[in-house]
Amino acid sequence: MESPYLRIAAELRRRIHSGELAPGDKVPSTRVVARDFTVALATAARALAVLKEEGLVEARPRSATVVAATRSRPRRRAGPVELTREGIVREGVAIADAEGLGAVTIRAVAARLGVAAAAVHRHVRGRDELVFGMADLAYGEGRYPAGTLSRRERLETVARTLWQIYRRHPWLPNLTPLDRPLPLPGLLRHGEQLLRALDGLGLAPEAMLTIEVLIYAHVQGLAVHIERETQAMAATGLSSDQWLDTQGRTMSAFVTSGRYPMFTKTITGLGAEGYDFDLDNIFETGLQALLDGLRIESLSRSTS
Amino acid sequence: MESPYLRIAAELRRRIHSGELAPGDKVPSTRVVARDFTVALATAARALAVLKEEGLVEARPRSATVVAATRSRPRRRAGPVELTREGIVREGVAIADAEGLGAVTIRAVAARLGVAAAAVHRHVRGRDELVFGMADLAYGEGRYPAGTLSRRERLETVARTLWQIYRRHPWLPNLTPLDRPLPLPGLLRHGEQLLRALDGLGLAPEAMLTIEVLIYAHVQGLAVHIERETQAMAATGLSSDQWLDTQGRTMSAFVTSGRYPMFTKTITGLGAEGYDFDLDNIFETGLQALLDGLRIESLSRSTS
DNA sequence: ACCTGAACACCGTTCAAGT
DNA sequence: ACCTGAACACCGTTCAAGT
Repeated sequence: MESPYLRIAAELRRRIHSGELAPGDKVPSTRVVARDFTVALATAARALAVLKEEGLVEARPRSATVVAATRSRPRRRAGPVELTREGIVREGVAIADAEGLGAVTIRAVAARLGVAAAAVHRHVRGRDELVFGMADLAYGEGRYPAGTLSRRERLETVARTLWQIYRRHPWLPNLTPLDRPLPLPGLLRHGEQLLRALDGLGLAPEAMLTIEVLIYAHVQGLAVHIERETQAMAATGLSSDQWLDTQGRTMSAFVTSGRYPMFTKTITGLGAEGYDFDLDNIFETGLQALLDGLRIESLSRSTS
Repeated sequence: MESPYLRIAAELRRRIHSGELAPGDKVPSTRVVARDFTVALATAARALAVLKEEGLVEARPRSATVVAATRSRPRRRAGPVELTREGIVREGVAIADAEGLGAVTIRAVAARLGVAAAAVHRHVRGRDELVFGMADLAYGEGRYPAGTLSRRERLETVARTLWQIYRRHPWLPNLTPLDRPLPLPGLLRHGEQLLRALDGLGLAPEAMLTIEVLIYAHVQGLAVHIERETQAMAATGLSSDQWLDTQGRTMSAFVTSGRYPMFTKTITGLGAEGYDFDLDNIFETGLQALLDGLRIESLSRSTS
């Protein structure tokens, strides 16, 4: 792989350590990095995110990003801390949240914990098991209120809880095809709520599981796009030519090609500022449509 | 990675080449491989699939799998064939279809085409571009009839066409988060049909795009499970204790744990032969529900 | 008991050298 | 022009050796 963004981060890191970029100096902006290294804005943004994560640079609110004053000490805990499976999995989640699932390597986790790669293998059978544990941890995050909810409200709550988890961990919806069977304790908790909402309606178990799968699929099918959306937002400063730089170039090529008349018509029919791809809104629209369409007895639309 | 199934395949290959397993000999069954190598049935099935793909073993209908009589010659074309981008991409698709996306490495493609890895890089900028091209090729497969269809029928046709493509290429729904912008010509073709079905209803462009995304998400959100389903089916011979071996063990642990009462109740409420996870049926149920729930004007339910 | 260092077998990608 | 071979910088995983 050797991701380009890691290479860029390494180069910028070198400049900082060499003093080429002193504390307080402005770090090249996303746009400048993208131009100088001839990469997409999203890639540049990712490289800068790595440095931010490392504490080498800081975002000055209402201003540029600058080199951090004191190289904030490595986020390692003072003194040797017991190496545990839990700590390893947490570190994996932290890396994935910040840099994506691709950055989660056994070696990276080990380095951030200050141990040898082999030591990690002592607590986790392999990379797959690490990722499995990460998924379980993340799915376990949602909490459900003990209060009483209508069936419809309960179904909506489950879907929204999962959606929020995916918002926090955009890498999560992408790892369905794990090598192991998928039953995660963390995921079953959500299923419990879902099935409870469907209980007592006289539905066959098969029908209940079908509905469960359909709701999961709706959330997950949309959530896989969160990662791209996040990248796109990170890549765009405040300016509005953002869209043009990344998606826009290829898009407009399609529009002018004339081979996709309906696409062209729809795109040009949008307002001047384009389509802000509002995933939250699409999610909610689809959820309501799906639940309406399923016509489950006594599932009146909630007021939320 | 160093997948276990590749290691198993290598060991079986060694036995065949060494003569330990002679042509016509029965190859160890999925179940036997799983036991001997202490891996899941799915892993064993994958290893055997590799050998089948290589032509080293053949499935005898209504009988066991045996070592192939003559080591069928490598599927390379006779004589050197011009190395083209198209040929490279096709080979990538062939590998992904047979062994999954993880098996698609530049080196593997190069080896199967009988060239050096560096030669591949001459036609394809990197692995990402290869995968991008594979996706575009696969999405380009569906054909639409020129005939006249109702709006509803057209939407259903698009969804089903995508579903069939995912059935043929189970790796495809998993690669949303490509590093590049997602507009694939092959994918836009489907969008054209979809938008056409929504044209002339007075819908705002934003609404049309929202509906498009929701239908895509439904298909894709379910299609990511096809790969697992395929593996599960490959892993199960004819016998019925298949399910118990793979998913079942963990599942029944959950059931007996008592921590998931709704899950337990639903699972035990299923018929004796369990739930046959019929993705095609779930897909169709969800599609109808979604289209119904969207309440788009003049979208009467089709008879299909 | 737990971790390290080194090794092995893989990657993607680059580049001078060959044809 | 096109491909090769070798190299480089990364992986995951294993294992004898250390503490």
